[in-house]
Formats: sequence, C-alpha cells, structure tokens
Amino acid sequence: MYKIRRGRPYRAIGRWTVKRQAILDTFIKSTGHLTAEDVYMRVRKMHSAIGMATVYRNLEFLRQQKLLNRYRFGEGGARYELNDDERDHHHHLICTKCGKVRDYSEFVERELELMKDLEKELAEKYNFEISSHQLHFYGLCDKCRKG
Amino acid sequence: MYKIRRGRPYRAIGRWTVKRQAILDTFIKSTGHLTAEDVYMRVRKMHSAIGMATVYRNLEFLRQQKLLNRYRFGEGGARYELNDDERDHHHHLICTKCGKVRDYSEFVERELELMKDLEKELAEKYNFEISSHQLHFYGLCDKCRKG
DNA sequence: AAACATAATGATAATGATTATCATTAATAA
DNA sequence: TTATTAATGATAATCATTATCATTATGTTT
Repeated sequence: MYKIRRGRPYRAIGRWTVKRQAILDTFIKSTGHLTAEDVYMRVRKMHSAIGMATVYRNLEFLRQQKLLNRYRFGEGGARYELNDDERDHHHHLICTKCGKVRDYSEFVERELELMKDLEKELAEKYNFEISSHQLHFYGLCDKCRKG
Repeated sequence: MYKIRRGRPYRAIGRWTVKRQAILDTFIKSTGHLTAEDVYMRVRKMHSAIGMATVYRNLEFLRQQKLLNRYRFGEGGARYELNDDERDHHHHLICTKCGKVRDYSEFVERELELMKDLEKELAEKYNFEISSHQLHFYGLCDKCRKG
C-alpha cells in the first residue's frame, strides 16, 4: 500500500512490519496533527494487540526517516503529521483555549523568501546550519472567540 | 526591586511574595531560556527551602501576568524567558544535537511586516484572532557542526 | 524451504515533567 | 491585631515518554 522510497536499499532502514505499516497508514488516512494517543486508538481498531511503546517507537522511527514531522505546540503531548513532499508548505494556527490546530499556507512565497535570506544570514553570522523552521501562530479560533 | 506595574491594582494580581520576587529576579539576573529545574537550582541558593511546586506555580503565574514567555522547543521541559518590552523582538535557533538555544533578531522589520499581513489574512479567512507568533529555526550550532 | 540472526514487539517498570492535595505559613485587608 | 485567604512545601498523583527484557516476526543465508 505504501512503501518507503527515497532510493535507499530496503533493509537499510529497518524492517517493514505490519504495525509500522499500520501506523503510517493511520496518517495517510486521517489528516494531520495526531498525538501518540490518537494513533494508538486508531491502530488498535485493526491491531488490537498493539502496545503504546510500539506506537512511540514507530513515531520516532518514521520521524528519523523523514516520513513524519513532530511538533510540540502549547499543551499536551507531541503531535505528528505526514511529511508529504507533494503537500503544500504550511504552518500552524493553535487555539490557546481549545487546543485545536489548523494548517495554513498563506503568503508562502513571501515567507520562504524571508526564510532563505534569514537562513543565509544566520549561517554566516552564527555559523548555524539550519535544517528546518516552524512558524506557529497562537490565538483564539472561530468557536472559542464566540463561546 | 521589581514590581508588577501595568496599571492594575496591586491586589488584583495576587500577593507579591518573597519567593515570587526571587523567581522573577532569577530571570532578570540570568539571561533567558531557563527550565523549571534551572530556576529551582538558582533560587535555592538564596531560598533553600523553596519547593519545586512553588517554582512551577510561579512560572505559570508570571506567564499569566505576561511577565514571562514559555516555549516548548525540541526536547526536554518547557523553557521560560523574560517578556521584556524594552528588549528587541526576537526568535530562536535551536540546536537539534546539543539542545542549545540562541536568540536572533535579524530581519525583524521584514518579518513583522509579513506577520502583520499574515495575521490580517488569517483573521479574515479563518476568523482566527492571533495574539502571538513564534518562529523557530532548527539545525546544528557552531560547536556541533564541528564535533 | 528450513535454519539463522537480529530487529521489532508487548508488557510493564522506570523516568521525567508537571499538576493536585492538603495542612501550615505569610501577605494583605479590616 | 486580628481576620481572611492566597501562597507555600512536602509529597502524592498524573501525564508523556523511554528503558528493559523475554518473546515473536522479519529478512537473510544456507
């Protein structure tokens, strides 16, 4: 259904197990920002014997393979989402009241231009080699503004 | 030495205790990004009887008062820094290897311009009321690039 | 296809970070 | 100065995550 590509030899990235596949499938089926608990609940429907440790191990494994991104927003545990090359570059809006997370992709070009310049400057000035950036907006979502 | 101002009546924001003062002083004396553990260690030098719970309670209290900012970077516990109006607007570089955090203030004007436009757009489009933003760069610091 | 080597798993203990509880203390109001 | 109650310290409890270890499953070798 979904296999790791990226040109590496199959064995070099660990064994491709049923559980590992199921966890990745969870992200393919249900869009974004899942906690370990969320994943556990969903995978359990098909693989009732799976343990929480396996979920955590695979989330970390898939992150190492650059198939998942991890975020630590305001409260609660870390959240993961598919790192899909075909998907738009995006960032997150986090509601400080209900914790809901929402993607946005506005002004991406302008943003990436700034990021490129910034990365260059920071590399030169601080000798810092940047590999990624995260831009989070915190505030109140639609519902919480009213409620 | 340092009193909460902001025009509110003294009593409305809780009692101004010796420990609370000491915790705030810790941030005034030692610049940025302290974990609760860091604060605990430092305050203990003057107030050996202080408990960890008091540290956490006050970090949260001071955050509510907008005197501290809280961040949850890559690994480990949350980090706090003074929310000083007189200080430059800045963001953070986080080393993914050693965890070191560094401030930077480059391209702030360009950034704030983008943020202003973005906030307006997001407010209109998603009815999201933004109160703050965080921009994190992840990568390798000077030392870790070499080591 | 059977045997082999070992990575992955599940159960669970352990850890680390943070919050809750509660009797006591101390800050502020009366 | 006394009264009120928020803040504190000690510690238990909770939540998120990682480590341990015996067992199982995967991929390799024969």
